[in-house]
Amino acid sequence: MTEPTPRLRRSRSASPLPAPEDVVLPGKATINDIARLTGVSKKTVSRVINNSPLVHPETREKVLALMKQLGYVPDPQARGLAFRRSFLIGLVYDNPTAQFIVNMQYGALDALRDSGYELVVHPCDSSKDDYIDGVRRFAQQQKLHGVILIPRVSEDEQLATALREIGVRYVRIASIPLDQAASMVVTHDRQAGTEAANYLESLGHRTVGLITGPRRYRSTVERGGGFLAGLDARGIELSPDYIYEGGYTFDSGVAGAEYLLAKSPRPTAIFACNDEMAAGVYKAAMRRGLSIPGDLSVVGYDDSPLASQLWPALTTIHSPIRDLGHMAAQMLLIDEPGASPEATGTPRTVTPHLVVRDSSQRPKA
Amino acid sequence: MTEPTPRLRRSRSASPLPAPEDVVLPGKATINDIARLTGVSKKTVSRVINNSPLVHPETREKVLALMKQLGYVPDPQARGLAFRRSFLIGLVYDNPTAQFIVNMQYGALDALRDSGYELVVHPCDSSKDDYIDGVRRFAQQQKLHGVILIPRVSEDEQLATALREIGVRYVRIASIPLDQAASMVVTHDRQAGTEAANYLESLGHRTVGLITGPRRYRSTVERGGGFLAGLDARGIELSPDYIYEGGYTFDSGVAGAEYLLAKSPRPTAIFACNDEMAAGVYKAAMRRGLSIPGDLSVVGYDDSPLASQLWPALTTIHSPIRDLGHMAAQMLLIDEPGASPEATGTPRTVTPHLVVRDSSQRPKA
DNA sequence: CTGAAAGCGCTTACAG
DNA sequence: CTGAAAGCGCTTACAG
Repeated sequence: MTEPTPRLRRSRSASPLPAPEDVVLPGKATINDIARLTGVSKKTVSRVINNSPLVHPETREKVLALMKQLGYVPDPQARGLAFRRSFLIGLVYDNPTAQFIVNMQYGALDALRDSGYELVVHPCDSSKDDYIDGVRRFAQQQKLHGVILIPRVSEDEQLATALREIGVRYVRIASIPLDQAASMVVTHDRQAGTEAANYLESLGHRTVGLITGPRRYRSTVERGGGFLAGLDARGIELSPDYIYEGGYTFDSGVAGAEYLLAKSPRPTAIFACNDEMAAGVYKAAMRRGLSIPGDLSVVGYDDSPLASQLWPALTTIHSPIRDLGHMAAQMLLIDEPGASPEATGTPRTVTPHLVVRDSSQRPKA
Repeated sequence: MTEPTPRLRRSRSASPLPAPEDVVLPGKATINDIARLTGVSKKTVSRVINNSPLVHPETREKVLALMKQLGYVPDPQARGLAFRRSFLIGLVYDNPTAQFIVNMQYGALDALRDSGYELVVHPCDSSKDDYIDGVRRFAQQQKLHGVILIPRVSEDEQLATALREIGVRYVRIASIPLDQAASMVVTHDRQAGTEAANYLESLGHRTVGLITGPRRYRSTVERGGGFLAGLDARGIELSPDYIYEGGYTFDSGVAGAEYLLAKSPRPTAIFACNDEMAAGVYKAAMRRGLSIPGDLSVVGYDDSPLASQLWPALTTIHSPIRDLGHMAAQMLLIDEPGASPEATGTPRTVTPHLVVRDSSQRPKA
């Protein structure tokens, strides 16, 4: 037995309790330190950690006070091992634009801040047929607490099924409800598409072109479909050859515009289903010597930074991507002790809206 | 004692060994299953997992075979708890462009693929003075295996010191060597800046403007400094009022170009220290009715997607960001048993290079 | 409302 | 080259 050191360090005797300001622990404190120094069992400390109601208020206070004083934070690995799941949220996506990914990450992190959860990113290639295996292994090995699925992987029913089978929670972000409400964040792309149509019609455009995303994307159906429905409702019929199926890429926007601008009569306005393709429309128009918005109005979709960096600044649909990420992550934390009360009541729906800038005006007479 | 079930499931008897194809384990196999079914101790299995040389080749083979057959993967949480560190790599950054972040993530993930490590993202606000605390808590609580630091947080000596103090490994990506070689990935921005200068001079430009990033960024000093040095070496002296300190943002590019284009004589070329600012130059030039490259040559830096989406396509410096991320993550894994042999020999240096597109030409006579 | 025992799936000494 | 014991920091039954 050595003499007690002047400052108490993990002393073996449980009593008497040291004056709090005398406590110095080497390295990080553990649940054992809290239990010992506070005179309760580690199970009780555990109850406090996990917000169990079965703790006497005074006990709770005492424990919380010491945890705060020592800067104690439970070890997520140890908790994870015992819980048989981790405190990690996975973000799974295929290949959206950089801005989309980053905003989604920021949104998710907004919700995760100070929650004890961290965000693990997992891009994948959904064109490979073993990509589901990859996601499954990722989720299973890391024992993820939950997964956020972004279009287009969010639209893959097989992925959702695989995740359900291994018991991993997920939230899917998509433009229509594909799953039970508790696992969906829905963005009303259709409505936004219609808003674009209404806007162009109200300006007086009668001959318009549409550049969509790939047919297999749900967002294509919604954005494009909403746009067509909007025109239709206002008595404008858009002939199929004024529709071009793009790939959500800049180059496909150029190609689409080149196709549409060669038509006769030439459209006075083009709605591109994302901003990158709209930028492509700019290029094609400029090459042809057409001025925007003088000769051609252009409306995009996303409101990425690109939209305000083009010249003229792009009229576009603002999609609150960061909010989507926030909501999705929040839903994954709902059953947590510390979950914000609003979380449950938060609407799982988001409606993008039109932002008018300088790329659109009335058509020339 | 119950009768042995037809299919062996965690049987209590260690012998005789079951025919491998008869083994069915509920849920995930553990080190105990491997040990029992293979007839060795779990310590030996552990040695195999950790690539210890102290295992008889035959034993190793036998163990590896069973692990493969059962699809056994050691639980990172349990390993982490015992190792006192996790298998997570943190990516810490302040606020670079979306494209930069995403490329960096892809690069890091390229190196982490199938390594058992995962990437946890941690954006932060380095303008707040408690941001270092945040990073420290993040690294400490998650017991990160290592951290990748991106400009501009990579340039913060206090952050590096804090990390060193708590014993967390890091790799800093920066434009000059700020630390010991093992924790640095250096991108030769200075050289690239000089290349831009040489190029413009060789085209015949004599009156040029420079839009830099914020003075406090190391990259500003390097890119801008290299550019000035390059001009100087070719006998062109750039007066200080042809230098504008921007903020790496689109708007500051607009402002910088407006400032420079109002000067007399008007510069025939502008070098902007990133693509976003170069896009701003486009806007300002177009507003003034100046054509690019007819009236003004523009050179950017980064080679982001934006560069090829502008019209005309932007001449710029290509920065291999994804490679930087790859190298940084690789360095963090170097001491791993499974680390690729090249890892150690990989050069920690990267040199960006000029990509000539359509925004630059000889000045008008 | 509280606690003692056993366990999550691994690894570190230590011993041979 | 191999293994039995103890432990990493928590939680789940179970008991009171």
